[in-house]
Amino acid sequence: MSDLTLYNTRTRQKEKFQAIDADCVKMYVCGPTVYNYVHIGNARPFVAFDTLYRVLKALFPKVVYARNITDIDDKIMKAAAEQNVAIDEISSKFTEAFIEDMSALNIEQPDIAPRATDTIKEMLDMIEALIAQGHAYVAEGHALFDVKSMPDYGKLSNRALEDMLEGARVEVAPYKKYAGDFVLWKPSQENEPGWDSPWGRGRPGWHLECSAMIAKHLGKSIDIHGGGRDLIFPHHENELAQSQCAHKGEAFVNYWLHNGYVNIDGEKMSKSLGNFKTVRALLEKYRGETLRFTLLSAQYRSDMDFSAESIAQAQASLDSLYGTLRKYADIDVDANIEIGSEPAWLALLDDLNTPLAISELHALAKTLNKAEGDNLALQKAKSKLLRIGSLLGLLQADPEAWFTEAWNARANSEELTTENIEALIAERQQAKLDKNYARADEIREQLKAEGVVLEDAREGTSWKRER
RNA sequence: GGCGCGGUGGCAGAGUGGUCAUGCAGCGGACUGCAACUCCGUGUACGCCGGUUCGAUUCCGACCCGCGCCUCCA
Repeated sequence: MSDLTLYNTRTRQKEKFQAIDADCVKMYVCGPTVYNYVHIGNARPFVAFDTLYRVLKALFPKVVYARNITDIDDKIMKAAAEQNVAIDEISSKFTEAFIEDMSALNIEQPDIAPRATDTIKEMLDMIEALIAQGHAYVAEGHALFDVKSMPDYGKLSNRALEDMLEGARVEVAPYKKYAGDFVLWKPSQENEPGWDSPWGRGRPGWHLECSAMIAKHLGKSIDIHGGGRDLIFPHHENELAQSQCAHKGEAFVNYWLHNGYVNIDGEKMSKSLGNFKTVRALLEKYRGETLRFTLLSAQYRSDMDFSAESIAQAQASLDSLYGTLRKYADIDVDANIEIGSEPAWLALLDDLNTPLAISELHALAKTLNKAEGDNLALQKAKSKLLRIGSLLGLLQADPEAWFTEAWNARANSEELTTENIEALIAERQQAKLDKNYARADEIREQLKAEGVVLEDAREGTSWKRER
């Protein structure tokens, strides 16, 4: 089996992946802050790293994947205040929605999904350790990380401290010893959520929870840490600083992985542009698997454009692949098929080259379509197609259902039930036998107008819904 | 100002020092009662200018253009 290669932000190059412990690989990905529905840009890292999780599980006997839920944060507090509801109400509502959205995108549950509010004690312990070792200080109810106490600070994001401060857009709080210092703990007002601490009642700073959760659930050193590119600085830089300093310099993360942005119709998603696309809204119009395919159609590190056009292309590709699987529905599958030398597998091992892997899915489908009669070849190609598909989180649905199930609200709301469609198809079949082609064509046209396309074959007529 | 990313055919998107990406769309053909599916064929694509080279989209240098981060962010 070949080697997995990953682009490491820390070293700014592709590296061969070597696990700290080949018996148990540890991976952490920054999860959502649950104050709103996740948008398609949030979903990209979850899809990309879910794919990596699947590949890792194919390579190693055990993989522990943790993805947190940030359920205490000023954005949640703001949303709660605006809607005049309890903070828990916001965080539990959107946590639930998040889990549903992830499931719709065929994203597997991580092994651990820790919540920030369950990790407060570990955070406090970490702050105490940092203070004890001279890496943090207390000022006006805040605990702050002293970035000048860490010589390597800025190395992950490749920045010099002074350069960062020059472009700073935020005013420096007066209690900071140095402008670059960041908050570990901040005081809460009476009406704000808070926990008691040696420095007064307060709540954690943004970066601390990830450090504490990793230490608690995965250990001091982990193999892989992933997230969006925008997290490199300050979030991951600060996480790294906290963890490494709290653990006396022990290496924190070996491979830092970051995905590129999702743009909408060529523009960055932003609320002011009004082009914010939540997964939830997209799911009303498109299937989760189609959205997942769209996200995987570009390599995870590059920026990508998300548009009606790119979704339509994904849909067309999936229809083509499922069409092949439908055609060969009765061919047996060997679940243990060897794929070690398959181009698609090698593509995935090369820093998750999903677009290349997808092109190989098409090649396998073509092999299937051309292998007519050769049962062994059919079985092998289909098994490989499904196996590679499963690594990508694609093609695992029932092919017949893919085409016929009324998967969106529009199809559901119509009279066009599967029974009605099939009754019309039966009527058309009889019309054809009677050589009443006028009636047969009329039925075809009528169904087409309703978004149902018929495909005649020697074995009978199959059909699909187009919307 | 600092750091970084990218410009590939109509669109999306891989890749490579010299014969092929792939998908969608288009065109021609086979198949089909019609159609769809599928198959076969089909495109002077690599931002611009130099350099290295027998040969550059690929390596080197300059330039142009677009984008991101610099303490809210996937």
